[in-house]
Amino acid sequence: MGYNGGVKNCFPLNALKEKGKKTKSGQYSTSEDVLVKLEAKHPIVGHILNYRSNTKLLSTYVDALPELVNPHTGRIHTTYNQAVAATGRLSSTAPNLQNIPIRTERGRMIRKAFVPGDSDRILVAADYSQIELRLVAALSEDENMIAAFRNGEDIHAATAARVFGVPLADVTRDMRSKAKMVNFGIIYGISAFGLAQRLGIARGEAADIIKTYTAKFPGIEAYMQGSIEFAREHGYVETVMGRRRYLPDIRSSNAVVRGFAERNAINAPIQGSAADIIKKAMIAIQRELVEQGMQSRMMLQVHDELVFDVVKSEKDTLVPLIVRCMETAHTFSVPLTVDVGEGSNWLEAH
DNA sequence: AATTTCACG
DNA sequence: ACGTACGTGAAATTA
Repeated sequence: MGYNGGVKNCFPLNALKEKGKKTKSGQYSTSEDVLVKLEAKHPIVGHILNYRSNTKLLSTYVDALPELVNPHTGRIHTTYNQAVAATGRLSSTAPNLQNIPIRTERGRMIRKAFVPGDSDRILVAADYSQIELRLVAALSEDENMIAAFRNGEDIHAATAARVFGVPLADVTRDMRSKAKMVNFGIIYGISAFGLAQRLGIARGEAADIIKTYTAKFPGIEAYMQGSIEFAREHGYVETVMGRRRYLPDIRSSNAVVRGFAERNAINAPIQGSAADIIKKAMIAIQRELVEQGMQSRMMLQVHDELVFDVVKSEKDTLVPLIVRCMETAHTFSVPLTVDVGEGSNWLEAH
């Protein structure tokens, strides 16, 4: 059976859903979010989803990566692009090592295949905890969110407590999960429509949640509006280190086009500042590795995470050094914290 | 060559 | 009334 065509041609999706979602070329969409909603209507849908996730992992990783092992080094080498992502992030190609699976059980089996260079080494992974939301707190100067981070609170639970008006101890899993999606929405430039789709609720209900949120975190609403106004006035937004993203569509008369630019105006300083900060940390760490003549190596960057191939005897010196460089790469009103793990493969190091 | 889908942060 | 969650890259399918 074909990857997509087979499904579409031999199985009438429109029989399951009269108003099936269409792609921009007019075909019925068979994307995951569409199929998940159809799962209860026919037993084949679950099998299709299962087939899709397995073939994805097989073709993109299991079949492809072994072909890319360099015969001289015995390793896979990626290329990091410094000037591709509009926000200032790195991107990774040929192969992309910034999208190695982790979310599913079978995906995690693939991540396990990334191992140290020899038996005298371990992998160390260090990742920033909630760096983008901490940037939101700091850049917006919102007192409530700053307080939550300074107190070391679970930020999604703390958000849920405020939005749903309950004590922190009474926050349920469902409330935390909803609050987490709202927090992501803030980073992405929230809209009632987008949030409603993610939460599977009516847009009016989503609008109410946003209204409550902005009332509890007034600094954040002001900050987001400020980013849009800055973009309108200057035609660009910028990161904490002055990296600009130009937004020519910010004055468009087309509301859809303008909406994209406005969400970019909110998101780019957040995502871009996080990118600036981890890059500064990488420079500081590499300088130390060289100055101290260490044999350990910085291997990978995955946006808010660094992975190192660490000589065991250097670990006790290097791990605190990594944490210090990352946490002090940039200082502002909210502390930056880093989680570190180690193991005999990339999965364990997480 | 363009589109669709899905892997990650 | 309109119709979006932000940023990427790779593989398979479509046309």
